[in-house]
Amino acid sequence: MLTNAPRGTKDILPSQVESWVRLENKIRELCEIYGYEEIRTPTFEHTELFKRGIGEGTDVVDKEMYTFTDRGDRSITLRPENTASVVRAYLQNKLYANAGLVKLFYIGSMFRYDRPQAGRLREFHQFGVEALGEKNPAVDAEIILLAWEFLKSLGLDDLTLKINTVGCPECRPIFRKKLTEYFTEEADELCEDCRRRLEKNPLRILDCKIDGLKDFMDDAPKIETCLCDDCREHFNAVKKFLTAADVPFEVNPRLVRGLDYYTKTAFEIQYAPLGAQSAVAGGGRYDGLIKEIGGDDTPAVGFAAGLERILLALELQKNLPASNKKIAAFIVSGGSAAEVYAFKLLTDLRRKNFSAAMDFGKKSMKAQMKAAAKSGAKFALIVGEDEAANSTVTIKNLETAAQEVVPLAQVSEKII
RNA sequence: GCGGCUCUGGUGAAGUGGUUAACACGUCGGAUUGUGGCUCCGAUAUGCGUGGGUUCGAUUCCCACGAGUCGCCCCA
Repeated sequence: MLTNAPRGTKDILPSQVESWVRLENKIRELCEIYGYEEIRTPTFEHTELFKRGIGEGTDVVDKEMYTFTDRGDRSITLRPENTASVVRAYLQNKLYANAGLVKLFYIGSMFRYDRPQAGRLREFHQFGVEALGEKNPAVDAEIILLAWEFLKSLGLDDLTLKINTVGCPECRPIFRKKLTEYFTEEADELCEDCRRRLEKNPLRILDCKIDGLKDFMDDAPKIETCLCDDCREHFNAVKKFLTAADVPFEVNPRLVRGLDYYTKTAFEIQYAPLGAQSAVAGGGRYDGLIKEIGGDDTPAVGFAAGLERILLALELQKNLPASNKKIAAFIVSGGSAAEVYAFKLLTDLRRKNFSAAMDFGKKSMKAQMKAAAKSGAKFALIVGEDEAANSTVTIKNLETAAQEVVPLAQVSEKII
């Protein structure tokens, strides 16, 4: 179908662009306050970058990437997320030089071959933030805070912030092993998906909507009992900072992340009314990623937020501002003799920075007046053969219906 | 990738196995000579997601595909 955009993609129409721009402005404003600088990375990267970064075995890499071979026989992938690219750019451009902590943000489209649903598109837009080069838990808190304040400042209520720690390469394997052992014994009770997860990612079983309610879940191993001292202290510190900043959070020991690179802090902000796709922002610490991609061992934290979902949430909350675009003047011309005169007036006004419009359809004056009223213009500038002959303009105030004839030169003063 | 539901004009929608597919909004035009928002009048789908099939005949029945939507999965 030539007249259908590919599945899972959407046009952002003029009537919607205002909301997008407002979102983007808010992002830039907030990032400036928090000291994050914008970075723009390519829309596609070498496939290997995502395989390494996100991790083979994850759904994103295994079944959701738009991967193709280019004409030079390179395997290329449309970015399914932007953290790996940012890290790559950080290393390639040596952004770490002369800088302790590098704080970056991005806005852009990401691509995932998923089954489309409300709030889940194949091309979607994310705003994300990355702080590279610091292991202090205060940075985790700063990142979470930025995400939280961002959503709050848009006017979203009913947000819930869930945090957890997923450990580090030292302690996570211990936890993982305990989980595998525990759930292997309960394998008969597990749902189909979870039996699969048992091998692949036993942490996910904790998150299961079906098995999560079953009795044996209460006695499942808890991450707290496995954490190493470093991870425990780190998590406690994050909580302390969040409390100090008055951010209400909920510790959810079952919260896990789907990408391999996460360590220690993991968080998610949900807007429940969105239904199945309720996660509006998510992120955490990824201390292992930079080394994985070939840099020095460098700690980092970040998050990403889904812009379509945020817009959906704002819509549900009826928090999208009504458009109030108004033009200053609408020119109504009568008779072909006046058309050139009208066109010149239109041009003069625009050169003086007035937003002016006229109807080029050669309609009746009545129709043009209708169009003027509908345009929301405050003034209709009526120019017919009389006005053209005398170099005047009839100005009609469309709100009061008052009307006067003024010399052409005075028009711009009269319509301010 | 799996399962359910849906698909009629610009929009919201009603409707039927059989010559003109309601209604409303919108849009366009008109209600005498150069003037809007109210009112009134008129026009506006040869077409019912696409392609097949059943039938004398299908928008109405069946199948496939497509798109949307909800849930699962995944995630932002």
